Amino acid sequence: MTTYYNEHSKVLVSVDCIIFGFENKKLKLLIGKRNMDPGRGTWSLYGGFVEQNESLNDAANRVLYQLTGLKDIYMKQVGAFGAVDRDPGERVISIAYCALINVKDYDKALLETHQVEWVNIDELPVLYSDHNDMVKKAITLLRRRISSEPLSFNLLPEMFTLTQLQHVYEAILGETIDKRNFRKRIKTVEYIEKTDFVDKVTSKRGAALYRFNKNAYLTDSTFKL
Amino acid sequence: MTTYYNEHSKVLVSVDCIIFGFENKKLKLLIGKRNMDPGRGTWSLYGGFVEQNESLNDAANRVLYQLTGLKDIYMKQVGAFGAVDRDPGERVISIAYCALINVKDYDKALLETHQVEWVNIDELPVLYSDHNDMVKKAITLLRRRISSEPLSFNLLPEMFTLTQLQHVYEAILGETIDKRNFRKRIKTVEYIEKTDFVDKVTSKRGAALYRFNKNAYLTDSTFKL
DNA sequence: CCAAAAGTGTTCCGTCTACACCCATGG
DNA sequence: CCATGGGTGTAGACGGAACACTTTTGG
Repeated sequence: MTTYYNEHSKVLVSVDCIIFGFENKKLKLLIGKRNMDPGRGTWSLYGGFVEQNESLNDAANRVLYQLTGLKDIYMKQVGAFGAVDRDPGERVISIAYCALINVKDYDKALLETHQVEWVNIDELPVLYSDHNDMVKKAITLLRRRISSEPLSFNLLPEMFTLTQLQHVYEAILGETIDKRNFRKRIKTVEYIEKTDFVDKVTSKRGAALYRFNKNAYLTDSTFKL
Repeated sequence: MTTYYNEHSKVLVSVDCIIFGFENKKLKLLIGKRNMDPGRGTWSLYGGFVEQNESLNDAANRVLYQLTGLKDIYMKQVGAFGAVDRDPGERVISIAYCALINVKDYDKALLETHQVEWVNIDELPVLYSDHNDMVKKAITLLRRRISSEPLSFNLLPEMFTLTQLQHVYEAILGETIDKRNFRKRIKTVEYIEKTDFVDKVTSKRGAALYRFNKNAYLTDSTFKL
């Protein structure tokens, strides 16, 4: 087992956050231009170093909080990236994390403060270092998970219309879905509850608002969509 | 973006290998008793530290090679484990890797040399640190991937009988499979080729030996089982 | 009154599942 | 000759995919 401790080189470890949002039928990513060297001015994920007294998950949540002011966000590890020369400055191993947030919860003023923007995932620029790989892997994971885990609700407000929900699926899967089939499936899912509220913003007729009942899901957590 | 370099604490990074093998209808794991402190004597995965000049993948392959003498082995990252106190000695972040090897390729003498053993995955002891979590995650990934990637062949010799292949699936999925349905599906997969060889070891009648045609798979890599 | 989005069922087809018996051979 | 593992087909259930029209209402 492991040769131990003494004389093994330590390295910098960072976390990078792949922050997905959804707006206007599009899946978006929150990225910014680096304001430091190396790579100043290139598009990049938002990240930070892992400190001695915090776990990887804590570090990811901290970084996300710094950027968004949000806590208790859906977040999953995407993987560790550790090519020797991945960072042009110094050896840095980075753990990528994927977060799903509701764009409406995001304080627009912070876009200015942190110099970040929402960019459509199908219009992503070249990103710093291996960040494009991180994003690619995150999207792959997202696609795989969306049909076995109730992820989509994290990208929407607490109440949403079925059309919005469908748009989330379409954006993540990158394909259109038949409306009737989609709604038929939704009806079989007990913990997607119809509320008495009606959304009149996007349609003249008005669309029923639904809600994800987390408790119902937790007691019978067989997800399938 | 990332506050940079100066004055960020570096940490030890290790890789731990979850080495699966298959024998006697059982999925097995190669584990050993730690021969160093802390945790001397407790069961543990085989691991090692990541050095300055090697990538994570390189480190994982090196550690695997040290233990097994095998190269070009199927290997996937399972994830990064980074609880602050996960290692009782010092702060160590560890990246878990999962490898699939054919037990027959493994030199039995190395079991002695490295003090490791094959243990059935359903009879695993308590492992050092968070290694049980790593194994659990690896098995979950394995189960998910086995039906969308041709993993199973890595656990078998180059030629194998359909019964052996079925046993691999049963061991990984943890459930029995109907023989006729299984063979029916296999027949639809072009790159699982019947050879002219016959295995007379496990049955008196003799069983046809099959082979995974990697090239055929690579040209038409739509896997589904 | 019309444009725009909401809402709603049926049929067909392919896939998965359940299920039982004969074959070949070494000992 | 018999115990052991190898090998084979069919029918019914189920789930996914294709597909078009009516409703409501704000402007």
